[in-house]
Amino acid sequence: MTAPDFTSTVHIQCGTCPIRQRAVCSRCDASELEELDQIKYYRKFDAGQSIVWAGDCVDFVGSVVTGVASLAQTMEDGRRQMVGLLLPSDFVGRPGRKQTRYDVTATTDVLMCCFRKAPFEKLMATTPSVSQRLLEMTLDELDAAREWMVLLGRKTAKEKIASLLVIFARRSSQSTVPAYAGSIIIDLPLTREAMADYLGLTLETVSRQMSALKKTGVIVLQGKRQVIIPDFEQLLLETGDDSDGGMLD
Amino acid sequence: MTAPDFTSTVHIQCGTCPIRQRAVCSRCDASELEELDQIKYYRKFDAGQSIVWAGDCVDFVGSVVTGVASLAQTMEDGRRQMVGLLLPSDFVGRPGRKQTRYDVTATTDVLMCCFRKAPFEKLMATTPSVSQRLLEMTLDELDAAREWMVLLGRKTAKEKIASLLVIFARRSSQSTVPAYAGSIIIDLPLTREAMADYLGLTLETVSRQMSALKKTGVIVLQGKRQVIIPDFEQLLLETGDDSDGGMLD
DNA sequence: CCTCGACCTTGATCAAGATCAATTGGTATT
DNA sequence: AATACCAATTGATCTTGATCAAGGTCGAGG
Repeated sequence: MTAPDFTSTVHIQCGTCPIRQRAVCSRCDASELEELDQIKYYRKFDAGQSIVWAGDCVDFVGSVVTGVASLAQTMEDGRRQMVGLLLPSDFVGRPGRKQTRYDVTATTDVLMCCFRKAPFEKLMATTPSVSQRLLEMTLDELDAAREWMVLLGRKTAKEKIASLLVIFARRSSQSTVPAYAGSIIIDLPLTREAMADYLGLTLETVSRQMSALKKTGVIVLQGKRQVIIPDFEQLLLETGDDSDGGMLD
Repeated sequence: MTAPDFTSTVHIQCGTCPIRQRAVCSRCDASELEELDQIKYYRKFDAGQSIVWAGDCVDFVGSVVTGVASLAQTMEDGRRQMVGLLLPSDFVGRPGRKQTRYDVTATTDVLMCCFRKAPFEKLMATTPSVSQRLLEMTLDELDAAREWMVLLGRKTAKEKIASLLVIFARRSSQSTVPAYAGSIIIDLPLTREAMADYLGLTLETVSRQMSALKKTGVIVLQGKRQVIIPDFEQLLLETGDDSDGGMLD
């Protein structure tokens, strides 16, 4: 495990950036990108490393470029709940607030594109393409949070697991295979414990339900982290959601 | 129960509007208010009445002026989870989306200040004071949703009830009594069933835990809906949250 | 006054998931 | 090769809250 990499030599040209199409900057024109470029820098985090702790004063905001990070809150007696899953292009930090409310942790190796906070806030005030995009992304996150509330409040353990697998299957089939062509293979970026934190379960229950899904043939495990989904429709049935998947706009 | 009141004669001058300081319009100047005034109208809903159903196409967005409404999602087998509680000044609807994802229901009599959607969206694009305020409100809602996720995923039934009472106590002491001066009295705007929908419990469990809190003297019930909190600190202890209450900025 | 219906409370029982504990399998360390 | 370590699995038992069921309270309307 290496120390935090503050002085990274990584530098990505916005034009070739893998999250160019979906991040806060997706609506920026060339001159706006140049402004952003002046206040941006990259940081790498190793899997398991903390990015910020709840209560920290943070002087940057930014986007996840590669890897997976998680937002979590810990109660004083140690109970832990993940409240956000940050995938590439997701935004980290809240403009207009000094301290973070949540622990942000790298669950895999993470590369972040950071913006110094004060200049970013100034830029936001004068650049509608940034603030509008951020509003849109925040509304999407709110929708995701609400879907997650249904999961936490009303779904059974098995439904929770199935729902989580569907989320990863959707995300990975988006970026790799042209969706649902036969079986889907996903690499779980989370430990059983992190899955439990996400789903409001214990890691033992996660493990048992994974085994149960394996026994009924809904999933096939290759090692601990690689999951094969032979029939996506069958997995969908296990989520408890209604069939259409709620495609809205 | 009366029919939906589309042709309400209610009209409030923005200058005297009770939610003027906190709603989407809170940063508008006189001329912006005038623009809003041209596209605004009022609608009343009776307690229990549906405002919109999930999947509906809605041609307005707006603010709750008085009363309490709830956002909820229903699973196909009838399990129901509330995903948002809309109090005066809260915003309803999502700009840029045709259909609603959630059922919006008036839990008490509600007065809404509605804006026709298309003109509102156009106005947003040209009026930073509106879109910035909406971003801020959405970020606040996201924080609230995340706190709620901790509640749903990790809190015990008793902690859930206590947390809900604290939320209402905070909101009502904000608008009435100068906070924590001895005992606090709150009128619950929710039935036991609605509380259960909010908390991811059954109504029986809600009732039992209310009785338990009554028996230990943490709360006193006057009728079914009026709750007296003799010692707010003691109620806070029952929530499972850490003591400081997480005052951030 | 009585009845009806909505809302709430309480009791008995059951099941899902938590907890506690032991074991396995894989990988890094020496 | 032996050891230690970590994540994951599996088993046994316990607890919390769900479920099923019965009754109570209160206000509105005949």
